[in-house]
Amino acid sequence: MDLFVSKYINKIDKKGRVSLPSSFRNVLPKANRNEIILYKSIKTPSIEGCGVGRLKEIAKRINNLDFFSEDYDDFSTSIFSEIVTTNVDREGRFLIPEELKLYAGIKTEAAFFGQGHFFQMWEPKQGLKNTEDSRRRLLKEKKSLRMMLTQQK
Amino acid sequence: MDLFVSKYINKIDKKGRVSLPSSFRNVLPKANRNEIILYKSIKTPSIEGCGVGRLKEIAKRINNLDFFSEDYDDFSTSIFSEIVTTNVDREGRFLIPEELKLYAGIKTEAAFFGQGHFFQMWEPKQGLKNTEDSRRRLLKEKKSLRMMLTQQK
DNA sequence: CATATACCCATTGACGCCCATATATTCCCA
DNA sequence: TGGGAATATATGGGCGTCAATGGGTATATG
Repeated sequence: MDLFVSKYINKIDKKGRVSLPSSFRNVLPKANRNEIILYKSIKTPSIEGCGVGRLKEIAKRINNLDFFSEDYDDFSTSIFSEIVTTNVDREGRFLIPEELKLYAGIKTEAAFFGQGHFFQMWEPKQGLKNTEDSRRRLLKEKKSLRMMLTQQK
Repeated sequence: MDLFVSKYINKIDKKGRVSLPSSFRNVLPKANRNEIILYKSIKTPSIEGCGVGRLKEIAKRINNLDFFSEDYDDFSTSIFSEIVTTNVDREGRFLIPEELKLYAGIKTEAAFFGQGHFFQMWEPKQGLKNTEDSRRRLLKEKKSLRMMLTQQK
């Protein structure tokens, strides 16, 4: 499986370390399995993460913008300067930068939510509530959810 | 990771030295890891920097502008004639030329902002404000920033 | 000779590596 | 198929190394 799926709640130890769920580690390319990138989610008070390969994709896209436009600077600044890279140690743990922890309200535990090609980290209570809210919103539009799930390609 | 990412705020000591963030040093080619180039940003009161290899890329970008346009001359002059090369010492520190420091209003601290293939140095307060402004402009077009981050290849 | 700059050494705190353990999971065999 | 061994995962903690910073001194360069 090369997708981030399922959810996990892991503890943050005294040193600030937290285990990246084992199944998430296996999604990272074997070459860069000890490095992940993190950034603030745009829409929610959560942290998003993924492997470095994805960052290179993003870099390529930004590089294709007009170098002298304002958009270029805005994207470049908002993305590259807000992204942090973090090393995963031999036991599969990493440090969450203080600023990101504050942004997500994470203190002693972090909830990991698989999102396919990336994952999110939430303060557990807020994260679970967000899941419920998401589901509730989807069910209100049952028809479109049905289509989404049953449609053949 | 071969991109300049994340942001750091480092001190400038009595001798005018400042540490190039360790992760930035690692982006420089091993061959010329002790040399960087700096120039005034065209659009903002900041200093831009990168490894020497990047110069060719900049030249290409400028070359793609209409040769007879006023922009061509302006960019060409503003960038090439203003470029300075600086040596990084064994501890990873370098001197910011006085003229560039003045241009960016940098005094006792410098904020480093990763921009992918290059980086920017700002007076910390101004730099952080710039980041906020950038992000605010982009959030007005939430869709485009989201696409940039989540789109699959 | 005077000023600027590079090299060397030192200090501090943060982080990565190593070792250890408890629990959970898988695997294997009788 | 049940039980136990082997393995993996999440977690805890000691300690060495490295990054950021400070300062002395040699050296270059005009």
